[in-house]
Amino acid sequence: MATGRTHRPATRSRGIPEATVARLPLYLRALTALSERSVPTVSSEELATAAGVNSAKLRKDFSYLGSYGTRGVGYDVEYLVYQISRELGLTQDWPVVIVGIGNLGAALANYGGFASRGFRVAALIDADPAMAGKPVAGMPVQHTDELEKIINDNGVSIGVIATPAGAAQQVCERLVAAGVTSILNFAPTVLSVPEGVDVRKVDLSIELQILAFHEQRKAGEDAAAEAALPAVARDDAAIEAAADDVAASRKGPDGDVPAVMPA
Amino acid sequence: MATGRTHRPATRSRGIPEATVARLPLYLRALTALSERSVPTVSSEELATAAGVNSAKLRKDFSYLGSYGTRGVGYDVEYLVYQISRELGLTQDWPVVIVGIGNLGAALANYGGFASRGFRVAALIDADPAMAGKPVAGMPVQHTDELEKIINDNGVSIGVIATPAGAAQQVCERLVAAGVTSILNFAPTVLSVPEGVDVRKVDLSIELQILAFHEQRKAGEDAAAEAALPAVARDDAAIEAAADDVAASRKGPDGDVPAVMPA
DNA sequence: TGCTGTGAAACAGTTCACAGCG
DNA sequence: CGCTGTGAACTGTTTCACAGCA
Repeated sequence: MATGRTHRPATRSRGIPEATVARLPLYLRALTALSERSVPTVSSEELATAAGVNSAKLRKDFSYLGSYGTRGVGYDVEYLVYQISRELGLTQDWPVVIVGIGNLGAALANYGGFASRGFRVAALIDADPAMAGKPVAGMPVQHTDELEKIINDNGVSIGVIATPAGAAQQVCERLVAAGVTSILNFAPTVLSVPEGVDVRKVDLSIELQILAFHEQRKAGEDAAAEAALPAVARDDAAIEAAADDVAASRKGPDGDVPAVMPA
Repeated sequence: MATGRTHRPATRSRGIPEATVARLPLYLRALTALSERSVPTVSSEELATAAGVNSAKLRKDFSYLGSYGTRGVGYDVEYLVYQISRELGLTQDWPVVIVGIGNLGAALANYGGFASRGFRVAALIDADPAMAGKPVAGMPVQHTDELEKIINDNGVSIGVIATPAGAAQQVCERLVAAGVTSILNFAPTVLSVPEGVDVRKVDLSIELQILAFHEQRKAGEDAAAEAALPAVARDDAAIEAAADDVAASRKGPDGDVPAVMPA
């Protein structure tokens, strides 16, 4: 996912699978909603539906945390909220800095969900001197020169990069050098970081491309179904059967690139 | 990931694994950069480094697309760009609508990478009548009332939801009813969609929580390493050996919750 | 009885390691 | 010789199905 070690190294630490960790926030959100409606207990089935997963997966996930349910009844909402929060480290306060206060950075700064769960925006940082001092989300933007000082003074260990792609790696290095060990990267670049630093990336354009892939496939299937075209390149049966031929014939360093589309 | 079917159903279509699809955009970006620098060929090793993956994985990924490389040489950059673009469906034009033109929606509208690869913002839609007509990213915001008409007139099949959480499900339903079959959801909600509609979600708060989890763990490890505590729960050997005991002892609806950290 | 917790099976994804081609 | 392409081993994840507890 990222350049360095995104997932924990060999160590495997304590045995909560990464896939489970990625779902805990989902459960937490659903539980928080239930908690606000003062629902006392919830079954794996109900909670799973609310979180958009299936109940077996949810139960398995929870089993990694311990046995927090009651057979024949379900889970105590408040108790689970606490346990998951603790597991995720949300019972403590995480100061974060946002670097790059353009459209996106401003959007992030204004994002409410940020503050809600243990995260606190410690500073907004931008390289543009004209931005310095300007208030965004009720907070003055600070200049990049202050970066190291800010990180240190606030004990920041999580940084959010919302700069243009060109600046991201450099900002990343300064963050890491200053002591940041977790980075959320919104810039469309692969960041390279030293061992021990976690990077997660959020990339709009990648998400769209994945959707386009599936969308194209749907269109292909529809066409095949409706028009009953003969041997479209996406046709399953044809591909399966001719896999080797395709592999062989598809070769060629340039010349024989199919006109535009496999027609 | 989403409520409905995020991954394709049983069909499995043609055999490109989902994990591979998710990496194709990464390769494409790296290749595009090489292409701009007029690099003619690239080895799996080089390209893998640029994309932030390992070379075996990259070769395996490409093997699903066909045999596009030359042994002893590497891959032809232009040719691969074309093949991956085609595979992702980026050789065609994808009109998208963005619904919810707040901070985030505006950021997305202004995001350049959007337009670059086959995606075209067909319309910006917002429920606030005061927004209607206001230009954002050189484009007038249109009112939600127009949603169905816009989708239809432009043949939009991909929608981006950047509304507040409360409005997301409703917007989603209108999009789907109007013919949208792929949705990129930025609202912190689980969307439920009918069979056949793909949803991908981007959720800042979830990403931060995952980082916090790892961050917390690091802090725990540091403490363990520095203080050289005896039988830390993080010790691999101990875990492996006592896995069952741990599972058993972890029980208890409240009382014996370990103090603060696995110490 | 109704639910959780969990082994065991099935599946998906990654890594290894090397055969084979240019 | 250097690199791709890929079976085979492995690791991680999901699903199944049911034993066992409240």
